[in-house]
Parts: sequence; structure tokens; C-alpha cells
Amino acid sequence: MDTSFADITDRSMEMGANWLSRAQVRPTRQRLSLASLLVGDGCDRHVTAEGLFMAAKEKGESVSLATVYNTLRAFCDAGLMTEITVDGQKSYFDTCTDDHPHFFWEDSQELSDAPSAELEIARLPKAPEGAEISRVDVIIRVRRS
Amino acid sequence: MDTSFADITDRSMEMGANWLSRAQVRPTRQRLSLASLLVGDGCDRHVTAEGLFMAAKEKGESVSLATVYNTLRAFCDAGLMTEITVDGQKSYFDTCTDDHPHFFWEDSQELSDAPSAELEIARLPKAPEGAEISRVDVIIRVRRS
DNA sequence: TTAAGTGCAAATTATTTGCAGTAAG
DNA sequence: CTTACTGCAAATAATTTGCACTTAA
Repeated sequence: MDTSFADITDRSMEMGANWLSRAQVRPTRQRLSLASLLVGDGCDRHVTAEGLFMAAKEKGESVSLATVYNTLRAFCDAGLMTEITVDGQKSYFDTCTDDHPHFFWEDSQELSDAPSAELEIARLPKAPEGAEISRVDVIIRVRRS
Repeated sequence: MDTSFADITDRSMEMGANWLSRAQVRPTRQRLSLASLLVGDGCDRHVTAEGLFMAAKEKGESVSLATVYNTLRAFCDAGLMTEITVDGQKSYFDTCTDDHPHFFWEDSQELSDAPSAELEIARLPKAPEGAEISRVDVIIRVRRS
């Protein structure tokens, strides 16, 4: 599981605060908690709303589930995160906003980064006339063998 | 809109019936209706449950929404269709079961085929050890320009 | 002080399920 | 006949929203 989140420390709170201020997102208490869980140790994360909510609860942070949803949405709007849709059930939110491929583990329903450097798209269908490509999502579905 | 479905004719019903029997799916009245709307003219289609349900209603076929859901699921289980997840909101079902790329129209939320021949993936990240790749989904998000 | 953020609980949306009735093999 | 399919309505699951309250700027 991507159950591991950054610990809440002065350092992680500071990193969270920087992250928020870079995008001019108002640093409320709950946003600081969530931000520090997400980026407090500099690692990229792929989380679901529910997962982040539970992590916050475990670390003793008080945030409501609705706020977690609203906050993740706000982080995406601010360009701090990207939403990734994979299985139609839940949304995943990625702290890394670069366009990069993902592994989706069908057994555990987890999402993780695939090395961008190892993906090479030699040719891509051109957008139909009157349209432009806004993003290309590549999801590599894997299963335990 | 992918609102156009095949008309219900003897010919389309027959094609639908063949399609079902190829996969050994029991040809009930509602399955035949839906099958002939979907593949009755030999075209590939990308539908949502709701969309197919409305199309059936418009053509005077009587099917319940729950049955449309169950039927699409049954068609997927039988290998006749594939489910494609794109936006987390609704599921799309594709009558073409080959692994091929899609265009997703962000404005209208429609899904269409992208020419497979124009996609060339020169290198793909290898599956992490202990895992094997089951499928690679490529969604090219486009928007009206 | 004031617009923006938060927490509930209630509302929505997409989809599934239970169960009694209906039809295919 | 017998098992699978269908329809409806009720159940779920993920997410959003309305509204009174709190807080950052």
C-alpha cells in the first residue's frame, strides 16, 4: 500500500507551507496538515481521498472527509497535483504534475509511477482537425505473476 | 455525439445474434436489441450505459437501465466488449476489443478511436519484477481548438 | 472585517443487488 | 422443467453541496 505518508514534523510542515505558497493557496490548518503528509518528505505520492483521509486520522490530524475532497480538488486547480483516472471507481491524485506514465496494479488497485525515461512514443496519432492534444495518459496495467 | 446507433432491422438483428452466439451468450430479447444497436451495422461503438439505454428507448426497444448495465457487464465478461475508464465519472464500453488508443474529447466527454497504425511505442517501461503487463491504455485527451 | 475555508449531513451520480416474475434451452 | 435473465426498487460507493460556523489576510 501507498500507506506511507510523511510524518508531521516542523520540517514537513515547512515544506508543505512552501508548496502551498508557491501556488498561492491559502495555508489553513487542514491544508497544511494534508500538504505536509503529501510532500513533507519530498517524495511523490499517489493518493485517493479516502486514503489521505485515513492517513490524516492516523497521524492525529483533524480533517473531515469532505474537506479532504475539497482540498485535493483545490490542489489540482492550483496546479499542485493532477487527477488520474484509472478504474472508474475512485480518483487518484498525483503530487507529480509532469506528464508521465503509470503502473496500475490490478490486484491491489494501487497506482505508482513508471519510469518516464523508459517510455518512448515514436509516433502519436495527430489530433483530428479542429482539435488539439491536451495530454496523453499512459496507464500500464500490471498484475502479480 | 455518438448518438447514432444501428437501426433495428432483420439484418442488424441477425448480426447481433451472430455476435452473441460467437461468444455463447444467451440471446434474450433485450440482449438481441442491444446487440443489434451496437454491432448491427458493423461499426465500432463507444457507449455509456445511459447512452445505450436512451438509444434503446428511442428506437422503441423495451429494456430497463439495470439490464443495460448487467448486459454490458455480461458482454465484457464474454469478451465481446471492453470497458474503458477515462474520466472517473462514467464507464465507456467499446465494441472493439483490440488494444488500441482512444481520443477523449474533453469538451463533450466523448470517446472515439484513434488510429492504431499511427501510434508507435518504441520503448515501454518493463513491468516491475514479480509483475507482468496485462494491458497498456493510451488515452489522448483532445479539446476543441 | 470579510471573503474564503471547514464540517457536518443531506444530496447527487453511477452502478450494483435482492428478489419475485419471465423466458430460453 | 430448470436455470439464467429481467425489472423494478432499494442499496452502495464515490463525490459534491448547502449552510451555519470559523479563520486567514
